[in-house]
Amino acid sequence: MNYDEAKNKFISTWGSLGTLWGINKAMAQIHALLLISPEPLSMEDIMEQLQISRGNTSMNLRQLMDWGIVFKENKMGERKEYFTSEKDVQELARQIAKERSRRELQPTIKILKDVSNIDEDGTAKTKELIKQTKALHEMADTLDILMNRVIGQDHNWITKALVKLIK
Amino acid sequence: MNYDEAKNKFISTWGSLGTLWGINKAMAQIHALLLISPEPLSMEDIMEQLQISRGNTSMNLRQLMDWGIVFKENKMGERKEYFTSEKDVQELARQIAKERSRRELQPTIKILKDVSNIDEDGTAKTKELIKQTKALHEMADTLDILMNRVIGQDHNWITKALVKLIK
DNA sequence: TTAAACTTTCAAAAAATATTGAAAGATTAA
DNA sequence: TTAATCTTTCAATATTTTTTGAAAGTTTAA
Repeated sequence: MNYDEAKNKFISTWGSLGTLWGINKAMAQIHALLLISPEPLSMEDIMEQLQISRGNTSMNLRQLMDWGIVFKENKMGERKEYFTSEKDVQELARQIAKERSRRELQPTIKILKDVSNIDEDGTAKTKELIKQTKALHEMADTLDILMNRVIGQDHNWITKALVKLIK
Repeated sequence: MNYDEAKNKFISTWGSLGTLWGINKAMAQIHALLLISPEPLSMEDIMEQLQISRGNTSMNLRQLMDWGIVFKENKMGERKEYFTSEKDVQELARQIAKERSRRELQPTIKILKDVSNIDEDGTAKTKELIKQTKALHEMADTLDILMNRVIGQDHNWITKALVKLIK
């Protein structure tokens, strides 16, 4: 496998993985491209390399910046904007975990809490609803605490977490 | 909030969450319905409660069974098939983690390994590609080991894992 | 000012994904 | 065997999501 093949394979794999994380293909591919690019890229560069439109590029770059994993960079004497990705993969993972907790986990926990707090009326169906949503609530809560602890850890958290769990 | 409101809220929340996990809305809703139903449900029951077609119900039930989180059940003297969900939420989480590792994580790890093994040719772009895909490979590998350890643990793994990490 | 260089917005079009429903396929009972 | 009951399949349709591209917006230089 040569450089171009490897690059394309990586970008397209990352692109299809994205879909499974609630991130669309173009967004994930832009991210992949920036991640392996030694230099910041301009919008034109990205459009050309991925063969996508200006509008698409603009919107997805914005989203990546909202996620906190892509940054604008200005080159001296140039009007054009350049973009880079967070290059430290552990920092990347932490940022993603943080955003997912905020966007998905926490809202879900709130709803589970509300639903599990309805009045017990003695029927089997109500009992079951309360029981199951309580169990889910408890698990989601634990997971969120766990994720946030992990986010607060230092740089090599993932290896450290692994060591702890194996012991 | 009364029973019906709570039930609908839970089913629709679970349904939209599903999308973010690579599971479609109908599939996630069927699962939610079965999870809070004290009795096994027939295909007719599910179609009626969720207002979806027979074909849709049939296909999504099959997928849920492929994921190992919904089971067929036969009532004595009845021809019709009934369905139940895995009711233990921790077992549910373990099953989902196991399947996601198998379907997504492991194939990705393989590709990252291939891509990071291309020949070093001294250029900056090749260096960066190798460096970043190696880092991702290492992280994905650690995560997979971590997930599989967790899967192998007993019933109350999540709380235990949390305790370990907090210490 | 104005013009040039660049970015964002958003309605329309395209592409991808999910859903339907009727026909074909199974399974069981008689 | 046939008929009844139930499930699966899949081409057609509907819905949702993504992408485009041109117009509007912004910023800077002169």
